[in-house]
Amino acid sequence: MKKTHLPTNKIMDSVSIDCLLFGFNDGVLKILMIKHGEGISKGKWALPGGWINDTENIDEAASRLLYVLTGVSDIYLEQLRAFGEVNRFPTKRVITVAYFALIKPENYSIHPGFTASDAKWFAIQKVPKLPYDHKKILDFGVGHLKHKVRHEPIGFNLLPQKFTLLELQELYEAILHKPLDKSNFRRKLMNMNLLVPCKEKQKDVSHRAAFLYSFDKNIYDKLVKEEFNFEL
Amino acid sequence: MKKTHLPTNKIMDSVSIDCLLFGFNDGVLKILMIKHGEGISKGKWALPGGWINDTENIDEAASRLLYVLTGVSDIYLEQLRAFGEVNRFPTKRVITVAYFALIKPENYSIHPGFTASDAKWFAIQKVPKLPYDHKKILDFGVGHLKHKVRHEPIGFNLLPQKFTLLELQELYEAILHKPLDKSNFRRKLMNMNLLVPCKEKQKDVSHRAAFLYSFDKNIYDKLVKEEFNFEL
DNA sequence: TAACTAATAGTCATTTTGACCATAATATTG
DNA sequence: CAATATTATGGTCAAAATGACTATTAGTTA
Repeated sequence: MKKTHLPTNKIMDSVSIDCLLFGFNDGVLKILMIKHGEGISKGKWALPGGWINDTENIDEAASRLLYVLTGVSDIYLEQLRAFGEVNRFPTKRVITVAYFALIKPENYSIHPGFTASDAKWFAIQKVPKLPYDHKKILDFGVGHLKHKVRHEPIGFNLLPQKFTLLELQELYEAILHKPLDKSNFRRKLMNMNLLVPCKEKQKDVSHRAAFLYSFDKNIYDKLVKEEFNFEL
Repeated sequence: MKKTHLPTNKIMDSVSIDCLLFGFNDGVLKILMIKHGEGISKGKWALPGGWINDTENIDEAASRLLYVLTGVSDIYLEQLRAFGEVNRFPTKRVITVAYFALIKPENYSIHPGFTASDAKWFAIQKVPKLPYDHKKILDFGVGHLKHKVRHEPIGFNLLPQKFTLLELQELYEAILHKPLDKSNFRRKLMNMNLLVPCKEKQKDVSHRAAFLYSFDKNIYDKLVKEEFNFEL
């Protein structure tokens, strides 16, 4: 046998990874799905996922799979939880570890690859029928997002680097699924002293341009040390 | 081969379960550990855990393992998350799914069994050196408890059915690790209209007896439907 | 009966919230 | 250019919640 520097790629065959990649676009919360190009679910839309290599921890596996399947990398990614119903996978017993990722779609282009023949954003409300327990995973992830976005400043990962207060508000309205008072929302955010004002305004809008702000993790961390509690 | 109604007990050999069982006693937050009676960690204190049967989902496995190892059943139990570092287990690649349980120690007696030769409560601050990544799991669980106890009414699972407001306050002080103002704590709780007053007072105390209260999940659920948000 | 301990009730200034209203700055239209 | 539209931004105000206290009450124990 020829020696190689490639990894042996032995995989764990009873544990998989599935990723929820959320994006926010045109005021709508979206989820990225891939179309299976091979295997038992060929042709079906499903969450990007796959098997864990023996040489990588599960976080690395999630990150790698997301990259090879969709082309995105270097994004907010955290574990959600494991799903382990006995018959969740048709051919054998497989437990899956679900991950939760957030990106600003306009900063990335999606390149389906590996076992994915296609990849596409779907509005959360318009997701097609999904195989396995992917619907359950998705619902759990949406609930997690709704909850977490109110207690931790993760929503910024769904917005461009620089954003207006209205864009931020619309993001929250879309996720929480309810209207918020503009003035009160502004006041709350501004009193946090969390957002960094960019000495810059939005452009190409057909009305008065709003100031742009950005989120700085360092500032947030510093505030947290001083007992600050992000709540919306 | 003789037919039997016993399960075949084929197990998944690359996924395990580990449980964090929290208790609250004498004003101190505690965690239950078992002493391994066999295997590679024989004689060591570790989190109760083990392997998943092919016929049970992971929640059932956690519940069963907790029962056979410690004798406790029918308690608050939820999944925490999976831990999957490549070398977290010494002899082969094993991913573990950690669970999080809460009980009132005085309602249960602990009976070590199965692969556990002993079981004991340890104050969180006085946990012995643990094998594998159990320390990491424990720390994660304590953080989870601290966070969750402030946003959801799960703390009651650590108290007796009927408790006084001071007992509840002391629980929160122990978990959050900071003193709370008695009067303000009372006011906050009472204004929630969440606690059910028992027409009964505590007994055998060497001072004025306090009224007892209990927590009713149904009332909480009803309040949640009306936009109520548990926050402490 | 005095001293002690914890329960329970209340005060009060400050902060936060929710529901508004007003004005300012651009852009587009007629 | 004036009128109109649209969103930004800044304020008001009463109500509610919070944090830091003080006071009183009920029962125990020395």
